[in-house]
Amino acid sequence: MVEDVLAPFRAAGHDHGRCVAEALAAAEDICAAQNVKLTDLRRRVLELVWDRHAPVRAYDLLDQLRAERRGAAPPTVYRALEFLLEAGLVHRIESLNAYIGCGEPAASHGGQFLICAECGRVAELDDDEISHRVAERARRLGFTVRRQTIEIMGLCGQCVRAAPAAGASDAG
Amino acid sequence: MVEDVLAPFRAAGHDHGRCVAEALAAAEDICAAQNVKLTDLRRRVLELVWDRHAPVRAYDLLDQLRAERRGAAPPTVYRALEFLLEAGLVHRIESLNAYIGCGEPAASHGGQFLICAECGRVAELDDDEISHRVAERARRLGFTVRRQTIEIMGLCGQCVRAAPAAGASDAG
DNA sequence: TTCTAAATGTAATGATATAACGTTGCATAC
DNA sequence: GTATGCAACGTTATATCATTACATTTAGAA
Repeated sequence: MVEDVLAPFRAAGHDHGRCVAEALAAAEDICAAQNVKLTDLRRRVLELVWDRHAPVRAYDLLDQLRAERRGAAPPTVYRALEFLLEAGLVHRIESLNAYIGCGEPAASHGGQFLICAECGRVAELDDDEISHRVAERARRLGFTVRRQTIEIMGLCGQCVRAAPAAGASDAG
Repeated sequence: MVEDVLAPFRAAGHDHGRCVAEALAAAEDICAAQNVKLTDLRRRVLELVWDRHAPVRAYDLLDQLRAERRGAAPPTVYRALEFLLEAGLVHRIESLNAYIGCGEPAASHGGQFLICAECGRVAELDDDEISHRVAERARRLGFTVRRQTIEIMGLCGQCVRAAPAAGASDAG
């Protein structure tokens, strides 16, 4: 059975406006619960991050902000991103120097990401078995885990089928 | 029983000169086997990477190269690093924008890294159970894995003991 | 020797991120 | 209401990381 975590890889067909609206509404709740302020600027940056539904670079956000507010500069966007990261509302994809909305902002953090090298879309997993296995392995070595960065680069199902020779070795 | 993968976290006590020499000798063999050229420059960059036995930044390498050859510039070091990455002799630590010598250059690639936030040292795991679990999870979602980036930030045993309140919540 | 391709030199620039300090605006005490 | 303090944001500059583009050198084959 296909799991709903595939949703990011079906992004083309979904009701994206609603998906963004839901993310923003959830963000309001989470910030209220954490007693931190989701200002207009921060909300707008979060919205821009979700608009793409794919990893977005800080300077892309900056270009969009500049079009709508005078004086937007790198700190404008980096400060907003820092806040959103702290609040667990976005993730940073280290291997892309890019940012993406968190699909499970209420849940456990430091998720795992499947990144399609072809279409650029990302699926966020939250596989406890993987994180527990990593944590257990670390613990046995006396290592205290603070943050797990797990980023898997490859091809999503759609892109594999579109270009079967490029990266897959299996029949189908 | 403590496993030898802890070696990186015991770096202060080991025979580092020998460890570097072994890494260089292994690199010679691997390049010969792959029929690629480990030039003086590439060998020297690999040696500089190993000298620190911790993640090293490209511009640190560049500073060291500039001290010993005229005309060293960013492409000098990035080209050497690209070659070494291709040959599987170094890894890039995405979350640090830094590079580290590969502890298992002959073996399977895309290892997992435990990075101590305090002392900066890194242990390279090659836990097949983790990578297989990740691969299996991806496969079930129709995703074809090309490269796994798994970087765990935290505190090594030594640093936890040195500063018990800073990051650990357990008694001891 | 001549040719070729790979490796390296060289200058410039692009891309990502932070430092440092000033200004604004809001909440609270008085 | 107005002083105070602090968080958010504005603004300028700069640090850090990486690539493009083209010239020159070098190693090895023809």
